[in-house]
Amino acid sequence: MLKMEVLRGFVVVARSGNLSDAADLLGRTPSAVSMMLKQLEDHLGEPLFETERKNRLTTLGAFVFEQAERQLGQFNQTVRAIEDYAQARQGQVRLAAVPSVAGTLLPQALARHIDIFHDVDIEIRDMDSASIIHELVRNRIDIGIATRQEQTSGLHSVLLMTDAFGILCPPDHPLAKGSGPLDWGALGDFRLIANSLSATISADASRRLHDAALLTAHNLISLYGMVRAGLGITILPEMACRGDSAGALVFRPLSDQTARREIHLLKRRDVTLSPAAQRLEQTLVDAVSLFGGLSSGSL
Amino acid sequence: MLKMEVLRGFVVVARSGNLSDAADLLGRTPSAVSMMLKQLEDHLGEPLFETERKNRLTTLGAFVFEQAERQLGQFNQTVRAIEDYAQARQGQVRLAAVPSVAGTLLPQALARHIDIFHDVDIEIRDMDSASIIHELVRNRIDIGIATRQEQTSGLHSVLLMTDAFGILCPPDHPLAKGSGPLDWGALGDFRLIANSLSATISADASRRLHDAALLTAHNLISLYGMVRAGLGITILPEMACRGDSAGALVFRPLSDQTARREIHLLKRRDVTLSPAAQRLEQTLVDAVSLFGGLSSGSL
DNA sequence: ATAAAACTTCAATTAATCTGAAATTTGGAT
DNA sequence: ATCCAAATTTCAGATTAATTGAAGTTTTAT
Repeated sequence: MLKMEVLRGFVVVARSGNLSDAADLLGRTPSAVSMMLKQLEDHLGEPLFETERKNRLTTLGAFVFEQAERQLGQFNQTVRAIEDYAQARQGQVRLAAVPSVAGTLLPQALARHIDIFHDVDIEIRDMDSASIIHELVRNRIDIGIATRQEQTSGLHSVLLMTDAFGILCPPDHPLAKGSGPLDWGALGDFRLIANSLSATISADASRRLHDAALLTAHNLISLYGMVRAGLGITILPEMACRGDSAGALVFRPLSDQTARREIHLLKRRDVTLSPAAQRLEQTLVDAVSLFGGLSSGSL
Repeated sequence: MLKMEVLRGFVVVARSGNLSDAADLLGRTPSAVSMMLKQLEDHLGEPLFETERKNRLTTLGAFVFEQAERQLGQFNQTVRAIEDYAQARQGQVRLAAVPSVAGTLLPQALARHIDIFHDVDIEIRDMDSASIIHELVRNRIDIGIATRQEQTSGLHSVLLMTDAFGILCPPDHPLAKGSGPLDWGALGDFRLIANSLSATISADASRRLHDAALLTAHNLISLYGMVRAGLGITILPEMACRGDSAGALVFRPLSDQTARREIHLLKRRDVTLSPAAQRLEQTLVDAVSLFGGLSSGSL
């Protein structure tokens, strides 16, 4: 059986033109290299060099050299690809996050990450939690950052952070005047614009407010617009309020600390992530502790 | 250092989905394969399989499998190419012969050869001896079949056959009437059309005839035409007369057996031919003994 | 012709790989 | 949940392959 190592030895000898230099390059004694060459010539049944001094190839030698050199290059390339992939220096990671995280934690976390792993392709999508879980289950993404839903079997989840709900209102709104946390009771008289995040709050007071709501927005941009236009106030996790780039709206936290959105890092339980994805996962978990102190409560 | 054998082992295990079957395929015990796999996983620092049972790959495993499988295919291809070349089952041979041989011995010799070595490309050219030597020296051809010239240093030559000169005349010519060998004296009165082959005859009688010749043809086709048109007779080796496809001309041998053209097989002295060329060389040498009896004298 | 350099050969050593038995783990069946 | 059979791993010894260093041979250059 023709072995790669033998071809490598032959190529080095053919390149250096003599045995002893080649032996140095290979880290072997000339006698070892000589025997390895003999083994190859015996296998092929013909000499590879014209003379005993290894400086001129036969026609067969030239052919083998050409073939072996190309093969070696490809092999080295493959080995490098495998090792780079294993060391997370190369690869692809498909990541999906809910919009609020995609716009806040993610940019900060990735800023440091991409400097270190500049050859790793990271695909980022933002979508709602249900879609993220849907995509994860179908193995279309590697890592999801979302609120855990009911149907989370088969997924592994780690709580990244919790985010307190509060109300968002226009600056000229009565609630914008005061400061400090608000009770549910303080909201009773104002029109509420419901949204898919606020709809998940289980507190009775919230349920009643939602039943009375006349408008529901499923998209943050339109939600901001409606609040800004004075159509009503809305209830959102604090992080989701940062997306209001106009910055004109006022946020006031709710005193009910049970009203918190949990944000989890999700991945399939049965699939080991690629090394590159594992590193990114670690980066994300690490980023939470740096980010957590700012405005969202960590658990 | 990542070795080809290890990748091959991994690929077989990944394909068969369990260790023991893979071990059978590899002709090893399961324990040997297990250790080899462990070595690979240790080298990469990450597991390649999801479970201990080797039936599900990790993301890294899938990547390595893809890379290794492709690499293995290429390696096997390279090995086959090298071995085929060494066993003369593949390759190219560039062959040049003087026209008379190219049209007579060569077709017969190659008929048998190409059936055996059907994957070997053989390029055949016909040219005069001087050009053949010129091309050989420049390493543009591998094997030449030609008359040895003065400047033959650096070439290795083997006498293939000798070819007796004779005269070629039209059927209505006086010399066409008789039969049996002719003396130089019998040619004295007739017009001679000289040619590059006859010009090499060293006999004094021939020299005198050539000095008196009014026409010289350097190409067999035109030579035949001129003889056929009654412009004169010519002197040619017998084999060169077979090219007269019209068949109307008459050949009579010369009694001077020193007037023989020597046809050699020529190759560079300092270059070992490719295995495919070596086989063809042998075929040509062998073919001479079969061919020799017909009309040319063997030495 | 001679000496130095380069390569080969050979036997002993070293390293790598393999084996077979025993222990452990796994996945399924009860 | 517990057990069983099959699969895999581990370990120490055995086998095989590769390497070395010394001595011998060939080649090249002086």
